Amino acid sequence: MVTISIIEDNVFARTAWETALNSEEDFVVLESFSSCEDAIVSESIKKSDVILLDIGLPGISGIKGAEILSGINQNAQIIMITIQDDDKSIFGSLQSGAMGYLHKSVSPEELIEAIRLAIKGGSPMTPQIARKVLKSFHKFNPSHDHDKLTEKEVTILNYLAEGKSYKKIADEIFLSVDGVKYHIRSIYEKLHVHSRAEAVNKGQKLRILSKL
Amino acid sequence: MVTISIIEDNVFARTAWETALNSEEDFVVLESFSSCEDAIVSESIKKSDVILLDIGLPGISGIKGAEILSGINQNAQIIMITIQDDDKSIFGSLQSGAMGYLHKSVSPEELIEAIRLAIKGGSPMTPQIARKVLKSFHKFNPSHDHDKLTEKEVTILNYLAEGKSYKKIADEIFLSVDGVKYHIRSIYEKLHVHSRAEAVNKGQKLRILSKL
DNA sequence: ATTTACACTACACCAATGTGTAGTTTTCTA
DNA sequence: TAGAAAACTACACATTGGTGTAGTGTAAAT
Repeated sequence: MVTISIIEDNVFARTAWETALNSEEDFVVLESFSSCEDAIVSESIKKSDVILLDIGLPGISGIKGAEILSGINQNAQIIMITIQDDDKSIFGSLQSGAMGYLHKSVSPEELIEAIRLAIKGGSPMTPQIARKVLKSFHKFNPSHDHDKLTEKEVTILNYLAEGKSYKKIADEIFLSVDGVKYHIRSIYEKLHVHSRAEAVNKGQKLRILSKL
Repeated sequence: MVTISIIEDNVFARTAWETALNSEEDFVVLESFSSCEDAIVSESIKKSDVILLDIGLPGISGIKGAEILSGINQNAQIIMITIQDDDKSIFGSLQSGAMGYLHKSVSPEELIEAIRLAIKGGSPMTPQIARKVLKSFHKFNPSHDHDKLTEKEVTILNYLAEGKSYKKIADEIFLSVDGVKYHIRSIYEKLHVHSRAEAVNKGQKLRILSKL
């Protein structure tokens, strides 16, 4: 049995989903809420395998809600169902623990399919969302070749991210302290920054720093 | 007409895909390669809408290959088809510009479906890959409450990422320089670091820093 | 009412950083 | 093989950064 909770302020959408899902033999909608505030204090959340969550809610937003709910029930599959498709909504939701992201125009069949996918360990997303997510991973293809860091610069940048001093880095890569300084100068130049903190920040944004 | 290139060192897989795809009326496989080296110098790559790419290739790996190929043809949809499912392969590929990631066990029908999805602006992925990708977005739910940064600390951490000095930050948030120092001390303590660079690094890893 | 914790200000001090300038060696290229 | 670019080494110096220590006011907890 797949237990489900729904949080959606629009009555029509809420009841429509509820009936659609309850008509599945192995699905049961435990409870429906019109706000996160109501849901948070309910026992149903703790017993839910799946939580369907709208973003545009009065009071606590769906994004904040996802964060709280995923704290209450770590095992729940949170699926956002929303009309928002802006980056902030999408990535905010995903950061907050959502395991799926669907547009409100989904058909009942698609919704059911999505829930089955989620409990099997998948992540239901519309193709457009999936594309946005993937794109967010792409390395910025350095348009100017001269702004591309060399291999040595990349390794040094990684040491910077670890907070190592000139001396420590010098020892690690068998260079003089000033040799290290030399490379860091060009890193700064290429990234257009003037400090370690900035360099690390840009390095992450440009996906130069390895993300183990 | 959807033009396709294939790069795969295994002859059987290569020819199997080729025939399967060519049997589709609106698909045409321009050329098949057994290595990235061969593909890079070919004209077919520039004319391809879709490039199917293996990771475990001799010589230039599929990951490095994806990076080069996406530089040659920005408009091509690069889809990895591979047996590797480790994080390094997956995220390396995605960083290098892949738009999809499939397991080698895909059926011809699924492959065709995936290609159609890709050219429509979607991102074909197996559910397990999608889940991994989504999980990589999740905020680390700070296990210890006392390690959670306050609102003010978060804003200051963001200033640190921008490389601002104590003085600049102090001016921005109407505090004394030592007041700023006070907060930075607790940031360091909570993140267990001893410098700006490290703090920024951890802030990114823990997804505390806003990623606009 | 007293304690405790927190947010802040303040001062001091040394190590580390960022940058200018300059000389040397290695590597690539024409 | 000459000449240029890149990779280093070296020195100097003002600024900033990290940290120890200490004191003040305010709000919450006991």
